[in-house]
Amino acid sequence: MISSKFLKGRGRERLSPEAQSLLEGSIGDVQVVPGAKTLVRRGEPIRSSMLIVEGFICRSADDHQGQRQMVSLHVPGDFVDLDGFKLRRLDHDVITVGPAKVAIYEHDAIAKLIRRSSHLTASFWISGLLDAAIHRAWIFRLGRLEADARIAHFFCELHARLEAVGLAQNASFEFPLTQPDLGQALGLTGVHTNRVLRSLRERGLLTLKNRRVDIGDWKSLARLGNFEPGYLYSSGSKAGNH
Amino acid sequence: MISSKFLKGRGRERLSPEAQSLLEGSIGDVQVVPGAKTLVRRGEPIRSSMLIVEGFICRSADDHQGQRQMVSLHVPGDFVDLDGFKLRRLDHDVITVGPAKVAIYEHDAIAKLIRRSSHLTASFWISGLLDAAIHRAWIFRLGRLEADARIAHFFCELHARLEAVGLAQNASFEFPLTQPDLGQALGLTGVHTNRVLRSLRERGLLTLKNRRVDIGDWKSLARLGNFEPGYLYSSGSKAGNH
DNA sequence: CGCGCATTTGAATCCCGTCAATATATGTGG
DNA sequence: CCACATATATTGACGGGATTCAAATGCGCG
Repeated sequence: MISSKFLKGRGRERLSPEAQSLLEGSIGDVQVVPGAKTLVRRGEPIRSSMLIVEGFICRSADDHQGQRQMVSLHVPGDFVDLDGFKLRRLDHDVITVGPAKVAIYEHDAIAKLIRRSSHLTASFWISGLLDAAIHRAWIFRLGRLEADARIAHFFCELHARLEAVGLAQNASFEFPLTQPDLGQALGLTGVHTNRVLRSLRERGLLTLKNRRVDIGDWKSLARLGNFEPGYLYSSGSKAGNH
Repeated sequence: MISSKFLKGRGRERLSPEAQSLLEGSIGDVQVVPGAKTLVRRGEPIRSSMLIVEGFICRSADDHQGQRQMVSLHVPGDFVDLDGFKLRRLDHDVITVGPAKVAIYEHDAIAKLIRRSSHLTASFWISGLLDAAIHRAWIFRLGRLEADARIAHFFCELHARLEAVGLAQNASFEFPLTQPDLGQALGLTGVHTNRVLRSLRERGLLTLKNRRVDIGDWKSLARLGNFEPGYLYSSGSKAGNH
């Protein structure tokens, strides 16, 4: 099923079979889009939202000189711009990283779903709350961690989220971002990102090569990155693991 | 009315009189709490949420050495931990800055409100989405801006939000954070925060003194901070003002 | 009045950015 | 299959913004 990954990467919530089939039945269209394509521009009115089926899509804002800051990165199973359903426009751009496949949901269709299923309404609401929790972890990363720890934390999170949707096998997963892209996510320049990646590689913690990440030492990586997965609210993670 | 500021600082949404009175009638308790008090600890199960009536409350996470990163700052009219209603626990601590007055909403009462009013359900949902939008601006600030621009952006946002709830008069407002507190919000040390504040003062942009902010040159401050208020979704702000 | 807290300032250090150059893919057309 | 163009990765040298450590000054409050 096209929509079967929804919320899988997000918390312990699971859809009931009825909700799942309602969701599946409301897909307006499935589109394949090339990489590095801006799907939605900041501020423009939108009338539909996208569920990622395959590929990575990021949201990013830019400063006055056009320098970008990535504010979130989405993977299959994520609703990218569901907030647009309520807010009517976005405060950022939506851009594909590599090629991606998305399921389009017209806002009219979402409105119908909400009227028919309070379970789906709650799921959509929760999806937004988990986005916010991930944003907060992103803030923590940028505000408190140095470059090596930022990278460590970032990949710990991404690994956890990809594993939840079956896209990570034994500490290895596809990662379509270039090093400058990664820098935009972490508040670093591409050059410095490269240097720190080398350091992590030499320390045996992590290897990034040919669009693929291999985690060499998960435990050290999590310690370095101050990573505590509680904020992902997944079924496995304990509450308040200090 | 105690709850009358809800959502005023957040976007163009307004509550209907019926929704407003439902909300007012569901207040479980009103409490006055001292400053610098931890109201909720990360991970602990919660059964109620708080609407701020007076004062500032922040949410913050800490690293392995106990160093704090503030991830959001809330003002009167904000529901601080409404996500706890859905998620049952929080991924961060909730701490008062100065003394504050809060209206407590038991989760049972919120559940009742949601069953009785789809309008309030939508408002609660939107409240979380606007939190997320503010988080994204926070990420942008930390990732792309240097210290002086971070401070500028931060105070531009805060001024806009306080003005929306009637707590800012002609570019001046109460600000109960110390300089180290401000540093925790901006990913800076207290020492450097102090130096940059001096620079902003000397440039005539902003003065912080005796727990009060005076904005000297709003336009320059907004330009320096790359501030574009679209993400606050307030009725006044135009969409996509690049 | 004096204690505690916040603010302010100095000096040395370090992490990261900038500028520049080179190397290594990756892909394309002749 | 090679020549060429483009994108990505890598490395060096230098400068600058922020941290760290330390000390001094101001200020509110009991």
